[in-house]
Amino acid sequence: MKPLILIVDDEDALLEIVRYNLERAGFEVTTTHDGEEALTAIAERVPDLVVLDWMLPHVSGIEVCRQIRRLGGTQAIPVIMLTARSDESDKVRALNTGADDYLTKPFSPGELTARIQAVLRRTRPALLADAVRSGEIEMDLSSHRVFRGGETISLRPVEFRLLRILLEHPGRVFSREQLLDTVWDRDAEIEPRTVDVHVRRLRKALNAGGRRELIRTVRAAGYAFEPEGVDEVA
Amino acid sequence: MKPLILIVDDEDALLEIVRYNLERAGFEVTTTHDGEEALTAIAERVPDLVVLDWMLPHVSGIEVCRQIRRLGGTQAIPVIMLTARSDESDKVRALNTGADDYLTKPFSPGELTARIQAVLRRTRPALLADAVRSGEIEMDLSSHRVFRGGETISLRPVEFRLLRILLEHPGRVFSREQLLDTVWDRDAEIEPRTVDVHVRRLRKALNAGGRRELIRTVRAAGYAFEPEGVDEVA
DNA sequence: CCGGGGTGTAACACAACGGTAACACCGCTG
DNA sequence: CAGCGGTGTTACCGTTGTGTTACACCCCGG
Repeated sequence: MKPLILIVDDEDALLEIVRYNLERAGFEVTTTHDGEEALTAIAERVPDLVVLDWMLPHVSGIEVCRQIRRLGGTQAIPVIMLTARSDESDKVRALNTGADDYLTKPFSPGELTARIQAVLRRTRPALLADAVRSGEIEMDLSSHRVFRGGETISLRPVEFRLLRILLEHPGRVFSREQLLDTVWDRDAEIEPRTVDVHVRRLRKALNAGGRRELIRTVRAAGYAFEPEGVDEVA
Repeated sequence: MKPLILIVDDEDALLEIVRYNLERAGFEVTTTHDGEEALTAIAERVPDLVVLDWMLPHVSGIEVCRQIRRLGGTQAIPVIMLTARSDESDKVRALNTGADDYLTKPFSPGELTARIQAVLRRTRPALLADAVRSGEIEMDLSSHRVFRGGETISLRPVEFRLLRILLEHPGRVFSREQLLDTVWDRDAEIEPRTVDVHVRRLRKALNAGGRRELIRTVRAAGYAFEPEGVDEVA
């Protein structure tokens, strides 16, 4: 389950850039344009972290932050504030209000991602301890590293995502279409046979040095990850 | 224990097509024509997933989605939205409202089925617990494996589908024509005798090692699966 | 006990499917 | 702008699966 981040800002452009980057970094993202919407959104589904613009229409960021701290069940939500200027007094006020961190505009999307991860690591380490493991394969999602029995395996981005899907459901057979849907962008129109090619590349990387095959081909059905290795001989 | 799907759309034609396909895919289906009916239906019996048209009379799809998310006991129901155009902003809004996936009209029934399964797999894996069992035979549909008394049986695609049909209705006799209709593509023109050949191949695989026959031949009628084995002597 | 529809079986041709390598392209970076 | 790594597509090939057919066999009724 991806951590859910709520971004509150009145600039659509900023929202979209940030959304794009956070989703790429493995977060789920909701956005609202002002403080009221934000509180409604929080009431509907409590996010794991809130990014709040300081200057908001109707209700100020600070006020929203206070509300969050006051409501039941939401006091513990980490908040990161976005301020327009690097004024020291703003920083102090932000942190006094209960914000966990702050960032001055303009900032790079990567910077925000980094701060979010830092805050979450401090407050909810479990959320980021993103590792998938099955059999002798271990994937560390945050550092994007893959190990087979301790040894590092280097994978390209597509192979990484592909392995992740397979690994998350050991034994389950995925059709090429399912894989295209989950590993690739929806509405990306890719040839089903392309999946084969990536499976091959993934296998090549995983089995380097003549190790046991871990990906089972199911004729006319698809591919599956087998933690214990694929039966070779009949 | 079929998963219950609620479809909300004002077009009867669409409802019927979708219903037909979903029922064939093993779902139970309820339909309503507008948002109010939908909420009533949900109150009466909570479905496992809702498919919502974006444009509905009286209450919009988005609003229905919000209501669902607000009510007690229904927040977790996955929702798939149907939108008329492939407008990016609609997609964003749909997902923001709490939809789990979306589909742009027109779509093929198979596409919807696939998305429903994908969403359920993600949110309620247990619902799709794909296993068919009868007597000493067990088929795990998700991993595409077949066991007889614990031992793995390897089957080819056609044999797999054939066994599945027989297994799902133990004791029932299927004519060659029925089997051709269900196991093969609808408009595939196959010789009825071909069924015999596949039954033989299936038997051979199932009975490897001199085990009891499980498929009964009914003269002038067809074949049936017998969980307890076929009586050899009269 | 003979005959005929119905089924079991093996053999064969070919169609389908997946593995693989080669290539073109694209976006980056130096 | 050349080089490079990553990605998607395609074509080829071997393997495996599938449909058809021919023939043997069996059961059952005349």
